[in-house]
Amino acid sequence: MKISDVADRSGLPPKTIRYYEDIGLVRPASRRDNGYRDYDARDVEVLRFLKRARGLGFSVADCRNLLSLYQDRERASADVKALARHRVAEIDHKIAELRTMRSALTHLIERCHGDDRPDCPILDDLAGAPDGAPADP
Amino acid sequence: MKISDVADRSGLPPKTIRYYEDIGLVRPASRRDNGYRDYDARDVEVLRFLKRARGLGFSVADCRNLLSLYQDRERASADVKALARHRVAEIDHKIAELRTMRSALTHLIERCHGDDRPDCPILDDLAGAPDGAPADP
DNA sequence: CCCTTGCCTCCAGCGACTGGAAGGTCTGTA
DNA sequence: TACAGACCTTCCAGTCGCTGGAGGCAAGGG
Repeated sequence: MKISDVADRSGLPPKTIRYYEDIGLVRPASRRDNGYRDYDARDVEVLRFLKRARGLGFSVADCRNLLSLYQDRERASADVKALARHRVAEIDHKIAELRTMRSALTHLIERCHGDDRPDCPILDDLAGAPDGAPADP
Repeated sequence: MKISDVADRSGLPPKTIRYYEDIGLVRPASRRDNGYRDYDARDVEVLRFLKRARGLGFSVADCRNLLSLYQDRERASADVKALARHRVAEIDHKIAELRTMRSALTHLIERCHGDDRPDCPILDDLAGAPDGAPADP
C-alpha cells in the first residue's frame, strides 16, 4: 500500500504520516525498490488509532504512551484509564477558562450600544477602566 | 521608566514587550543614552490594554485591530462590538469541540474497569472497534 | 515521447511567545 | 576603586503539530 492509500484509510494526510515517522511516533515504513514507502493493514490500524487519539485532544506525547500501552499485551487498563481521566481534567480546565472569557465578553457586549458613536465600554474596559466608567483621556 | 517597570505595571514579561515591539504591535520605545528602552504612562496603558485583550483570547491580529480602534477617536463602537461577538463565536465553537471530546472520553472511561487486567475498552475504541466490541487481534 | 500525477527529501513558516548566550551598563558594598 | 550581581541589549533557537513549497525521480496513460 502506498502512502496515499493509508492516508485515505486512516484519515491522516501523507504529510502527517511522514511527520509521525520523522518524530518516531510510528516506526519507519518499509520501502519498495523505488524508494516509496510501503504499508500494510497493521500500519493503517496504528495510524487510525493515532487519528482518533489526536481527535480526542491527546498530545503527541500522550499518543506515544497510549500507543505503547496499546501494543503491550500485559498492560493494565488502569493505566489507560488514568491517562483518559487526566485528559478530561485538562479539558475541564480549558472549558472553564473559555467560559470565564466568554462571560467577561458577553458582559461587555451587552453594555456596548454598538452604533456609530465612538464611546465604547468594551474598549474602556480593555483600557483598564473600572466597571462602567469611561476611560480616562 | 525601564522595561522591567512597565513589565511590573502591565503584567507582561519584558520578553513579551520586546516581542510586541518586534512584530510592530506597539511602536518602538524611545531609548535612553545608554540604549535602554524608555517608557511612559501611555506605553503602560497600551500594554495593559494588550494584556487584557490577550487574556480574553483575542489573537495578536485582533489586538492590532482593537488597538487601532482604541486609538481612533472617530471609531464606531459597532466595530468593536462586532469583533467581540466574533470572539464569542470562536469561544463557543471551541467549547463545543471540547465538550464533544469530553463526552466521548467519559463514555469510554465509564466502561473501562480500570484494574490490572489488560482488556480495555478505551484502547479498543481508539483502535477502531465499534462500540463495546474488543479490538480484533 | 510527453504530460500529469504521485512519491521522495529537505527547508521554512505558522502563533505567540520563551529560553539562553554573549556582551554592555548600572548600583551597592567592601 | 574594584568587583559582584542585577539588569539591559541583541540575536538565535526551540516549543507544538503540523503544513506548504521547491526541486527531483518514478509511474502510468495517450
